[in-house]
Amino acid sequence: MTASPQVTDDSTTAGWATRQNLLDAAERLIAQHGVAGSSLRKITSDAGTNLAAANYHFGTKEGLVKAVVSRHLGPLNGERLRRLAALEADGDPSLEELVQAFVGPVIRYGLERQDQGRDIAKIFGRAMTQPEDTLRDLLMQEMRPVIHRFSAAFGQALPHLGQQELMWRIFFMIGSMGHTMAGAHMLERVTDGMCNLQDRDGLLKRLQAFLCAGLRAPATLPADSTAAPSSETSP
Amino acid sequence: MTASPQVTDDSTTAGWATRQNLLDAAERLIAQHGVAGSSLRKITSDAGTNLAAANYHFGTKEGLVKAVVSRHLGPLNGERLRRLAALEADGDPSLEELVQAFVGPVIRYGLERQDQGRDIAKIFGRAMTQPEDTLRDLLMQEMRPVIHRFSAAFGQALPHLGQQELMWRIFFMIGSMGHTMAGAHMLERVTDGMCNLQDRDGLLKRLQAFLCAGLRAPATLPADSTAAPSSETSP
DNA sequence: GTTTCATTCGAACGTTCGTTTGAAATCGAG
DNA sequence: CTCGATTTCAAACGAACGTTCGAATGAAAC
Repeated sequence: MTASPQVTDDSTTAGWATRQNLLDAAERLIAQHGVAGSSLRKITSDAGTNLAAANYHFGTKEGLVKAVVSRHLGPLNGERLRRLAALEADGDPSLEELVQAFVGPVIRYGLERQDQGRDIAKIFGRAMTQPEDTLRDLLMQEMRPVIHRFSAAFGQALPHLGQQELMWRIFFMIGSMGHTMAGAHMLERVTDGMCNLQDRDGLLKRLQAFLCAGLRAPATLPADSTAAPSSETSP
Repeated sequence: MTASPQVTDDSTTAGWATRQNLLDAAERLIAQHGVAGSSLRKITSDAGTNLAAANYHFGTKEGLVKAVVSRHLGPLNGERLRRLAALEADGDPSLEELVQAFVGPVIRYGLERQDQGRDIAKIFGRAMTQPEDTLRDLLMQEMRPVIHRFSAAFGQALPHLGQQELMWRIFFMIGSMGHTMAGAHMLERVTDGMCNLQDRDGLLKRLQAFLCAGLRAPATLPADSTAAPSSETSP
């Protein structure tokens, strides 16, 4: 094994053109064909380089895939937490504001960077339910503290829900969000273009309305707010 | 190419033990490791046979995968449509009844057949957003008429929504449902077992409450009920 | 007993995969 | 220019993949 950079850092020196090209090509191909369907040969070919460059910069394919996810997931979750902190600094946030702070960044992420954003959003949306451990574990690990912070805020905004019910609702919310990120292009096709994705503001408004109403729904089971984690209360 | 059965039929003669074993093993492995991560060697090994048997009974790997999905998707959608027809025979169905008719079968499918049902539900939940064409196209093709039928029913139960908004809401609903099927085991892990999946009735009730409230949310945009499919109204 | 057909089996095919190697190229510093 | 470290390249490695082939097996049909 020769000496190789293997750094997780980015945007330091300027001579890392191949590294960026590799990340961009990998991101585009993974979004389109998945991790297993994107061979290193196709990735490096699209990036205008060769196999050894991928090994030199990222060690293994798994390293490349992780780098693709990490370079976007960090800033994304950073913006989420920043928005949440700003809301809480101004008093108790409303449910609409919380949903916007959690869902908004990932939708808006696909607005600013045109295709690149849509690609990474698709990768994120799929990663949660993917069978491969690489993406899923990385996503879960980086999302865990964010979900934990937001869960507390959602709990305050939804005092009528017990802990279990709150967790389920957040899970459903993430499901709608992830499915929208991963497969919205399918809706465009199914509806013969009736639902267009370019209007991200409209998409966010629609998703927000759906999620807030769903989250606000009355509790289905009377009381599980004090339920211990281990107890299985079957009413 | 030798003569091979290649039939899509099932449960005809009794000597098809290997065929069933192959389907069962493939289903379990695909649910756990995905299509790309389940090699024919591992599948046939788990099924207690060899590679050639898979080719003999299903032609190719794609044929096997399609057979795994088809043998469950048909009955599942059949029950959905049967429930919907029964509801409409008794008058205008409520939103709760419609959601139950659409979501209930796939949840209940995992209740009756213990692990097998959970496996196929996981496959279905993932197939919608999967990058591989095989599963996605097959699912879309078989789901299209079902979604079309239910969309009309949902439209009658939600007269305050325009066509676009209705489609988006149904899309969000499918997202929550699919995410629940595909990744509910993750929620169990994230919440340290607080949310258990064995209580499928509770799960269905919670999901139903969330979805109905989300679907019933006020329309976000004033009027798009008469919007033509091609017009891109950007307000 | 012989024939016949469907099914199963071991073994091999060619391809593609991720990874590794060692040399050539590039470039800033002395 | 020279030197040494960094980066790129062509070529090959072994492993795993889906697929195919011809023989062996078994049970019914004649």
